[in-house]
Amino acid sequence: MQYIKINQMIAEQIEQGMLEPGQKLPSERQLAESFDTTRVTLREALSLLEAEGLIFRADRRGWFISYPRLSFDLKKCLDFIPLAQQQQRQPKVQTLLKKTSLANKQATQLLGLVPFSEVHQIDQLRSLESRPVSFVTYWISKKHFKDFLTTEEISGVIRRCQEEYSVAIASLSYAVTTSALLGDICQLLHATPGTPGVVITRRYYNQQGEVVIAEVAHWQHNALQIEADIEL
Amino acid sequence: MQYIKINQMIAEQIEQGMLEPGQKLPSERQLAESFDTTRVTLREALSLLEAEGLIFRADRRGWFISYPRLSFDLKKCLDFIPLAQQQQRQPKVQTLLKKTSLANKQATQLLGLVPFSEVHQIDQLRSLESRPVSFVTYWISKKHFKDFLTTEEISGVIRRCQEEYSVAIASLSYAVTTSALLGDICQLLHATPGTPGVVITRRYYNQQGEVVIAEVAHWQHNALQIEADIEL
DNA sequence: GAGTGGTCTAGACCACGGA
DNA sequence: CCGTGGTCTAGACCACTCA
Repeated sequence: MQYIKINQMIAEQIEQGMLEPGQKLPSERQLAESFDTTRVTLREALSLLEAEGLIFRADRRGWFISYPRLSFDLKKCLDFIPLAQQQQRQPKVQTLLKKTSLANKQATQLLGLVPFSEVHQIDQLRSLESRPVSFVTYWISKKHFKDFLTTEEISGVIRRCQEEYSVAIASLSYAVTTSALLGDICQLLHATPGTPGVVITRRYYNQQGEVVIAEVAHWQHNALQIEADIEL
Repeated sequence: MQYIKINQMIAEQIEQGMLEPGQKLPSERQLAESFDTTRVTLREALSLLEAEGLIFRADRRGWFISYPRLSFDLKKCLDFIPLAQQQQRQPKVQTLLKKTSLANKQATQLLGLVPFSEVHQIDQLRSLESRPVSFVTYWISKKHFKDFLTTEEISGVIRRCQEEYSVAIASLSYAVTTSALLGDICQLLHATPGTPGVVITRRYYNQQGEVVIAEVAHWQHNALQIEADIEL
């Protein structure tokens, strides 16, 4: 169980604050030599640290000390930027796609649409301290939000929906599940295929109980912590 | 990217229902030969399937096709057994420890106790279809629940707290985070060190706003899906 | 262009599970 | 007791990052 020992030795160093968040670890070959083992075994120790959330990996760039997790409160209906700023983080959002088209199967199902409805789709990549942490797709009902894509949503998709269209969000429903990051999303997040991920699906209801927006977000698992206060 | 191809080939078989949940995969050596590769590469493909949640591993027993995820509703305050039964699952709960003692640091913090308070502690292992999926520790305020440990809690810890002591739970607060399964918990869950896990911390408040019970549950990540409906 | 991480090979030994 | 999964070794090649 050499890799567990190595894991613990590195973990101690991190927990005692010997290493700064965002700092790069030495190269795998160097570490392997330090611990007198092979790269394969060393990488096992690193994968363990990654699963624990203590370090993260940027594809082909190396291993880095993790930042604190972003606290994600299910009861607050905030866009990414204000959410992160409240926690003294440095967020960045990059819009990768904006289009209006016939709803695909997933959008139809999430929004509860009749066949051949049109929807707006917005894809965004979100970063914290320059690390891409989450990829999100919004599906926005065209019926409730006409001409949505003609403006830039500097202030956040959800805020715009509520302010410009005065659609009040009355309730939310969530599905949270774990996954592996793969394919395109994985690449955008600078992750290696198979990196642990968390998928948060969120539906926004208006006061008539219709789903007006749906959102599917893929997160690097160690970038967030979910919280909720529930009144019974 | 051989391991991704192998991953996809096996994933297809599973998704098309060629393989039953709970069924054991052939041995690693056999699979490696089938796909004309080495065990190391094959295991990478299997780890990917595990991260996706399609298969799980029972330590030293082999790899198995996953069961559906248990749906865990944050708004419902159910014990494990009724929760699982509602979803036509076969739950089992095994109590591993019951004791009353001075609260340790974690318990003191979770319950918001004054120093040197006494608490009841109950550790349980929960299984679905004979697979251990979750390990939970309850911290129960002795102030609110005297002599709690003298009876067996066949009907579930939370139910007993509410029924026998007529303490109404007014609200809950959750913290959900990802982790790696390690050490004792890992062993109890028949998992391999580093298997992805989910940690759900839940605090139960009475109508005076005091925390009366706290619970920390470690789950096999692919055994559950979290859901919540939130009114704003 | 040097060095890195991602991927892969072809073995090996051991402790454990299950028959 | 056999076969299995868990762990480890000592290499290799390639594509990519970064200086």
